[in-house]
Amino acid sequence: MTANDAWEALLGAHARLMRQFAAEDVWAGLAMREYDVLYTLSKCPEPQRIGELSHHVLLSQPALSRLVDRLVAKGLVERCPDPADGRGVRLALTAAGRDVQYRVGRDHARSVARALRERLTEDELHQLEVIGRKLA
Amino acid sequence: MTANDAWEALLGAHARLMRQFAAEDVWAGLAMREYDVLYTLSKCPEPQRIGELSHHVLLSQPALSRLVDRLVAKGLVERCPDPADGRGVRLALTAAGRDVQYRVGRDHARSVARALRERLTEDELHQLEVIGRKLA
DNA sequence: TTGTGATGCATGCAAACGCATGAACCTTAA
DNA sequence: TTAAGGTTCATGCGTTTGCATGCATCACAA
Repeated sequence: MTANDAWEALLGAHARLMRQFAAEDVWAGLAMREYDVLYTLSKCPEPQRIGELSHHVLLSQPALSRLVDRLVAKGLVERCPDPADGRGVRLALTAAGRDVQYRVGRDHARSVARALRERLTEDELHQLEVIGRKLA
Repeated sequence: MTANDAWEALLGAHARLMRQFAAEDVWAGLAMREYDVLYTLSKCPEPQRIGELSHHVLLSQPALSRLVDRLVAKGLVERCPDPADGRGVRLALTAAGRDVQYRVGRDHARSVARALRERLTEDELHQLEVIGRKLA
């Protein structure tokens, strides 16, 4: 089954690179998942519903809720009431959060670029992006 | 940066598909990581060192050790002393373990093939496999 | 309006995780 | 042979996770 071989290769690539990136010293005391949330927030028109985040992060809703607790405790994220829905909470980066995201993101992006360009041609990078988008 | 876009696409694809696969009812009471270990064992010339497993699974060594505890408790895996190295432990599937791996693997492989073929052409499947192998 | 069910997020609790460390064993060299 | 250092796996402990559930709010129909 070529589809299954492709999936296994994707899993292997993911594991290999995640391990490598996690071992690098660029995270400023954050777990990778915590940085992931900061990154997602930085990419969105400011106030993001917590439910939207859970679509981007591979984490249960309660785990995400507590991860946000930690980011709030670190002063990187703010919980704001949603004026349009009293149940909802909207998340926004604080100034400190934006700053940390920027610095970590810059260093991490360098590692990512280096790791991928070491192993793939420019064509393959484009193919990977196209394929990834189709799957996501 | 096209390399970073490619990595983000890969991450998105991984998260999306992992979520989908985890939600399917094919795991026979196993966590996906537990199945992953059974699968790796089934693919190897019988007795596998626990240290080798940790290269394939995205998990710390202690976590893997306890995951094996659980599989042993379920009667799916055996710990055998390594005759060539008194520190080492070699792992082997039991008959029950082989059976469970086979059944779960068959169902899961079907989902994987369906999910990937729904979204990718045959050419893209081959590209993904090539790219994945280069990265892993 | 009021009641019924759905939705968004938080919390209790047991399970699983990572880090630091320990115990047993291998290796090497004096 | 034995002492020093490295390797392999297991265990202690605090942290993070998922599942089940609770609380508050929303949507809608009677």
